[in-house]
Amino acid sequence: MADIINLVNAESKLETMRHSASHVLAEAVLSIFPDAKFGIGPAIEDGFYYDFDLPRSLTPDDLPVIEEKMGEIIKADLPFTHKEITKAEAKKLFASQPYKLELIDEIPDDKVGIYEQGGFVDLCRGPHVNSTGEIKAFKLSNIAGAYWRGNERFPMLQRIYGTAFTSQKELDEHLTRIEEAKKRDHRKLGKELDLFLTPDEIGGGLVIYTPKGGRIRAVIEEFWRQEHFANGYEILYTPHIGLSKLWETSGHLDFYQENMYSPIDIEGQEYYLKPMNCPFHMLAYKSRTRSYRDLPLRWAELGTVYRYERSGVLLGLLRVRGFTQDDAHIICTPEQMNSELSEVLRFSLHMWRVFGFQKYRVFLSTRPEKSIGTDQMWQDAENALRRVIDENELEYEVDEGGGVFYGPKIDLKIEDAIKREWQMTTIQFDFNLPERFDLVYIGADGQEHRPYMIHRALLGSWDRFFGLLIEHYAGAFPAWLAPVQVNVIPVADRHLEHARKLEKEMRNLGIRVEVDDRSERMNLKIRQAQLDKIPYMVIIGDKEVADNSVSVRRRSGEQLPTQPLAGFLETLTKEIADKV
RNA sequence: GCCCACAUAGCUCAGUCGGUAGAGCACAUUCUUGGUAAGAAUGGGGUCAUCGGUUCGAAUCCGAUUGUGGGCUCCA
Repeated sequence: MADIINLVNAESKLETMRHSASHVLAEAVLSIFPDAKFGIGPAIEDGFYYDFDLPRSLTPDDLPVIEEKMGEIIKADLPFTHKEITKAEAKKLFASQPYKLELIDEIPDDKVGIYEQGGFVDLCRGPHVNSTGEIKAFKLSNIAGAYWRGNERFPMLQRIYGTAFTSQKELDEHLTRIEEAKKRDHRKLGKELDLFLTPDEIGGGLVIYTPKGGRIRAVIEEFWRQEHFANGYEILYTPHIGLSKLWETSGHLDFYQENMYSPIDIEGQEYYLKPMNCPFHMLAYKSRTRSYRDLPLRWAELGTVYRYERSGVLLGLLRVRGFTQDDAHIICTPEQMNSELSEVLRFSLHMWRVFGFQKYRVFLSTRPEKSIGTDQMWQDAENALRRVIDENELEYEVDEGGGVFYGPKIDLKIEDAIKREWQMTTIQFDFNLPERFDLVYIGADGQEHRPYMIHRALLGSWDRFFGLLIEHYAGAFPAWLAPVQVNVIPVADRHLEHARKLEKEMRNLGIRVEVDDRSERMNLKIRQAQLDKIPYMVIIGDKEVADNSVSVRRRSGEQLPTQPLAGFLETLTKEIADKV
């Protein structure tokens, strides 16, 4: 127990120091730009920032200058002094600081807190460290534009990001972690391992999967299909475009148009690229009379959708304009809703485990401003989602107003190997589409009833999932996913014939195998396979040809004892089947 | 979209003060047949992102456009 409290203290102490560092940053900026206007300067997850309105744009060259100034302030060990003053006094004090005046106006109390160190006074609730000397190790990382209050109708300020730690060692470790993260960046690895391309020629946010990436995708899609069939799903295929009338019916043109591309004219009719797959599934449901005996229907699709994203938000595979959702719609009776929701959640967590992800956070998103449906419907749906989370004994956080226009949702943020979180899974209540498409089923009473619908994407989108997967494994995919599982390396050309025989044998077992048949030295081929992160290298020389054995090297560098071919194939096929 | 930075060979990058293009890897050919992370030689490959301006002369300076990166907002 004591440990936990200490940990919390340590955390808030670090936060306090970072917050103080942001004040030191502000003082340094003030000394360089006496006319600077100040926004806010909080501590954040990995450090701190401060927003400024400055007479000129900052460039990266400014950072070392500011850092040096900060160093001087810290070395001078200036005390932080705290005062409570009246609002009227504060307004006088910050008369030339429009952003601070705005903040003062919004503080409900009569008194406001100010902190002063050196020549810099800031409106601030604190707390702070006693003096600037307590800031032990800091670094400014980058400059960025940021709208005042995060709203693009307000002026854009210049934000300086930095971080601070209680020792140089911890700061260095932090910087090393950032370097490590860069090494496993999926954009870098995607290029190095030849998994996918985002060529300038096709436009931003559009992706080409090359053969190795395509192989992985095919393996995952195959697994995904098997799992879905095994869990009572059927698979649909639907077109990429549809008539404007369809999107009017679905409500997308009313509520989602800002994310949709301009229509395509075909023989005088307007068609839209699909931003979602749902309307097609609705039509499939409506194609015949449905009985309560048919429900639940679980219809899945790997559907490629196109959404307008502002150029500035595009990011490798993680944020694109054309992506393939692992989508599904579950249409059920009200009575089935709970168990279906619960089952979707279980299925989702199962899938994540298979791919090596153990940690996640659950978010419940409630009614947004722009939405359809009655308060009662939203209330009921939110309660249903809460119940399912509770039944599964999961902790969750509420994202007020974070729902989609057609219903509340549960999102899962998945934690990767280096503890970053990604929003992937979404399980959404949808009471819009059954209504709009007038979906009905015939109940046991012979009357028409309105079904409920769940809209879900387990992995989220194939593209984002793949980006995450690359970073999670740092490109070293487990054997079941690796595009090439075995690289056969003949020591000399005379061993090539035997290597070909092995290749054929492994291929017959469904193993993804390649022979490095170049007239190069074995060392080079091993190095190459190592760089390609191929799980197994099978070296074939005179000894192996003579007794049909294999010398196996793992990409970890570990060398397995020479063994009979049959034994190796058995352990390998088992490893692949076990998905470890 | 907005703020800042960047864009040179397939990849990673160098290119000083403005004087007309370089390396390594990759690729091709040849030699080499080597036992657990790089054998050697030779060769091909660039409208220096695009368009415009300044200049006797632009990869280099200026502007615009496109794309990329770091952020803001949004999101699977």
